[in-house]
Amino acid sequence: MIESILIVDDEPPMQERLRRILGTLGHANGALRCAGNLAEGKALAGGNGEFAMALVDLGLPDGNGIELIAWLRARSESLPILVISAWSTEEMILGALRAGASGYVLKERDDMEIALSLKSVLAGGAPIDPFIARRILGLLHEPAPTPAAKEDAAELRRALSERELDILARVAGGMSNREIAETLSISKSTVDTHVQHIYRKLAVKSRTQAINAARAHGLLQ
Amino acid sequence: MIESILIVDDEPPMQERLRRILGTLGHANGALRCAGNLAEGKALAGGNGEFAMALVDLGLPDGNGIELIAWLRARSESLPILVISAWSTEEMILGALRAGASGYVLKERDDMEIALSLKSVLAGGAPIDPFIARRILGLLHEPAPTPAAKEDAAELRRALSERELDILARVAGGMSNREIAETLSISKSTVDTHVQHIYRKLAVKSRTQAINAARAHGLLQ
DNA sequence: CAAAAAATCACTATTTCTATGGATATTCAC
DNA sequence: GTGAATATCCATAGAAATAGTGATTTTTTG
Repeated sequence: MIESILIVDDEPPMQERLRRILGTLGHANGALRCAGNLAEGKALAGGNGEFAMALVDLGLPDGNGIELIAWLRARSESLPILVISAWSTEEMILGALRAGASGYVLKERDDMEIALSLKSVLAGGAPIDPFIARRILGLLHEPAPTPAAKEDAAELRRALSERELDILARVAGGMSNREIAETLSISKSTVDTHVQHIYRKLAVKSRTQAINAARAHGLLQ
Repeated sequence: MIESILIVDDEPPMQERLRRILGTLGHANGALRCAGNLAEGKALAGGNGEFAMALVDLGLPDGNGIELIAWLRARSESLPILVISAWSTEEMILGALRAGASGYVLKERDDMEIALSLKSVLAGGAPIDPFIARRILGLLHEPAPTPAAKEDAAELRRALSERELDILARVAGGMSNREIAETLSISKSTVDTHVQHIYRKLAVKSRTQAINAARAHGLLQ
C-alpha cells in the first residue's frame, strides 16, 4: 500500500494545515513529502515517484503549479492530483483541469470541507469546489437558454408532428427526398409535402435554412 | 438566529430521512418546513421567507425543482440551496447549478455522507457530489479532439482553397448559389463549380452532407 | 358528431442544385 | 522554360428541390 502524499505549497502555514488535516484522516506525518516550490516538487516526484496523491498549489515562487500538474500527469495517468489554491481565475481553473488535475478546492474552505475533498480524491472521486464548478459552467456553455427561448423551442416541437420531426432529422442527416421516401416506404410526393410543411412551420425557404433553424431550436440530436 | 429549514421533496420517506438526519445534527423537528411539490414550496418560502437553508429535490410532481431554485435564488442571494436528487443527467446538473444551487448531493449516498453535506452547507460550504463533479469535468474535456482527427481536419482545411472555404461557410449559412454569386459578384456557374469541388474534397454528394462533413471536421464557426 | 389536424398521394411549373466540360492564370517542381 | 497541378472563372443540361393546388383516409379534438 502506497501511503506517500506529495504536498507542494510555498506557504508554511498552509503546509501545516494540510499536515494536520491529513493527520485527522489517519495519514502518518512521516508519509508526507513536502515541497515549497516547483523545482522541489519535481525533485521529490522524480525520486521514487510513487505517491498515493498529490496536493498542489498553483501560485508557486518559481513557476506555475499548472506546469507541475502536467508534469505529474505525464508520469502517471492514475495519480490523483488535487489543486488547493486561493486563485480562481479562468486561466488557472481551465489550465489546471486541462493539465490533468483530478479536483479543485479553494483554500478559503474550512478544514472539514478540505478533509472531505481529500478523502474523496483518495477514493477516486473528483471534488470540485461549487464556486469553481459554476465558473466552469459559465465558461463552458454560453448563454443559458432563457425561459422565453425554451418555451419557443417547446412550442415549435409541438407544432411539428412526429412524422415531420422524423423526416426533418433525415433531411438534416443528408438524405434526399427520394431516399427518405424509399426508407419509409412512402411516395416521394408525400415526403415533398412533409418537407413543405416543415418549411412553413420553421419559417424558412430552403433545406439548409431548415437545418439551421432546427439546430438553433434544439430540434436535432 | 434563523433555524428554519425548507425541505421540498415529493417522497414522504425521503422527507422523513432528511428530518432524521437533521435531528442528529441538532435541528429541532419544529424548525423544519416541508413541502411536497413546487407550489407548496413557493407558498412556504413566500410567507416569511427566512430560512437557514433549503433542501430541494429536482423531480417534483407539478414542475421542475430547478424552477424553484431560481425562484429562491432571486429572493435571496445568500440562502444556501442544496440539491438532493436521484437524477444526475447533464440537463439537471447544468440547470440546477446555473439556477444558483449551492451544492448537489445524490440521494443514493448514505446518511452520514448527506449529514456531512448538510453541515457543510450550513457552515457556508458548498458540497458537490464527486460523481457530479466528475460529470462536470467530463464536460470540460468534451472538446478533446483526437490527434488523428485533428490532423485529418487540418489536412482537409489545407485541401480547401480560401474561396472554397468562404463559399462553404455561406452554403452552410443557408444561402443559395445565386445569392452567393450576387454577394461575391461572380457568376452563379462559378459558384456551382466551387460547390462541386467542395463536394469532391469532402467526399460527399449533396449540400446537406457537405454541411455535416464540414461541421464534423471543424471547418465551420 | 363535427371540425381540425395528420398522413398519404398526384400533377404542374419554377427554381435551385448537381454533373460535366472547358477557359485562363498562377504556382511549383524538374 | 516546360509540364503538372491548382485556383478561379464560366456555360449548358439533366436531376433534385421548391411552390402551388387538390384530394383521400385516418386520427385527434372539442
